Amino acid sequence: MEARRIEIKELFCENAKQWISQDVCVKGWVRTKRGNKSVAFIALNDGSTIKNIQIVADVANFSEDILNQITTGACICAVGKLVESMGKGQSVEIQANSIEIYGTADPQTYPLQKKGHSLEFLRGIAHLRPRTNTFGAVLRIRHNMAFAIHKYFNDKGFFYWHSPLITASDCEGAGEMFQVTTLDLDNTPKNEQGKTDYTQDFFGQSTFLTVSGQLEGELGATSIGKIYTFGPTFRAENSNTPRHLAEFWMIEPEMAFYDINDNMDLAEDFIKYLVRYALDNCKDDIAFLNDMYDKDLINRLESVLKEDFVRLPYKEAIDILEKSGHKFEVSVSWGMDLQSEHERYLVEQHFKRPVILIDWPKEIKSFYMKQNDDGKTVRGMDVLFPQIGEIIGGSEREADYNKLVTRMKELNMNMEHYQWYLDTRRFGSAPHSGFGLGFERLLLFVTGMANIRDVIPFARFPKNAMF
RNA sequence: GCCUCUUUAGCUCAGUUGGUUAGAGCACAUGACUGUUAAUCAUGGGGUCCUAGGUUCAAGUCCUAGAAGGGGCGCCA
Repeated sequence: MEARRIEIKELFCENAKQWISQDVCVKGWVRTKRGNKSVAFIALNDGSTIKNIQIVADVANFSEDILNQITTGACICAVGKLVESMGKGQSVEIQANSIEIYGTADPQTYPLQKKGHSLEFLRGIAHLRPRTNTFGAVLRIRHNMAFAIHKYFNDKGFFYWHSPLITASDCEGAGEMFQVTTLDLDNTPKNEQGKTDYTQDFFGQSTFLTVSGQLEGELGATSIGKIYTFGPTFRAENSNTPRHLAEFWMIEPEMAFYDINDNMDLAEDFIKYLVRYALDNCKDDIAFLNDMYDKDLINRLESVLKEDFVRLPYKEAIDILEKSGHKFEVSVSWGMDLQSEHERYLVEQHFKRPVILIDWPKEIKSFYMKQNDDGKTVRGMDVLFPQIGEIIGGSEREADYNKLVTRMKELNMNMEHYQWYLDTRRFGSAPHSGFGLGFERLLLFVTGMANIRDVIPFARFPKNAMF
């Protein structure tokens, strides 16, 4: 009898009762097999949920050959009657009539075992780690967060805006970029100065992978009102930390007619929406991560929803740190950029909730941030989260053409490269704001994972581009 | 890029002051068990002690260099 294939998550839904006593078909990968001479229990997972369906096989009904091939990691198709379980630990199970082996997994060489593995070990077999409970959970949450981001912005009337990935401009002076070229690196064409002649390169000039879609995003905001980007971003910095990747995904909303306060309201509402969405839609996966890695995860997620983020001018942050009596490695003074230890003190010790720092000294922030009337500070904002530090960086943008140009000249920027950007201020300039949210940093917070390399399927970082 | 720690069985790790044949748990194989829940119990196989030098009668252990990995810091999202 032919039975319709059912994804395992369907078997754990309320309406699964309709299939009780009927034949069902499930397909997936074996997590464990255990049992005795007469009966075998197979825990099967198909990735649709973190839960396994238990398949019960009477040994007498199956050849020894088939049963021997059912090992951890093997891919099988099982058909049988869905019944209420006689054992504890699961509500339903499948009494197998037939089992087909799709692919065996030699237990002597298959790297994953039914026991737990260290995250460091799994990073070395990144092509197989999605088959583990942990990475299944993380990657399902990752999908749900990506979907929720699009849903949030769409529901609020934002347009999804595609900034280019290949760019000719060093967008913000934001550090090292990956060069994109089709020239033969062993034999590049030379110009009269003896340097590489990029007019002969694919685009007729030197090009790079983007470090931010913001500048192009501002073109969207000043034309169709509210936009967001959500795409890969590349930084060739030699960063070796659990919070940095060379290729990561960033969300950058940009809104006409939003001032810095509107910007902060949006950032706070946005993050809370995403955390709420995860708690509502990823219950099983978050519960697993809470149990296995971080017993405080669910508490921490729920507490972020309850409390207003602190909004604090940079100057007041400096005052708090100076008066704290806390001994810092780097002592605090006005004008300095805050170190991780300072951010952590404010968020984890002093306020014990997320903090948005605003009104930063202009010298340590980007050229495009709106200048305050004091002539010293700009309307930048950093959203700081417990454990992961800066999760969002943003600002109200400088809309005044002359102020912007003056600042760019102070910084010796090549004005030719930015003519298209400056046109936003030359023609119909509008007050506007925006920010960038690191997608993987959001995932660190939502999953409780400690290393950013564990919240992306294929991590890119210095000296590592395998898989 | 800087600082620091680690590297011993498939995985996680122990290995004393340098001293006979390098151990454990799990995994794997075989056997036992009529319903298991990371099943249990018994037996068994399994090692280039990261690599290259060096010190020593003798090195997993001490020294030097290198590689890989972790953590902290910087750059930032």
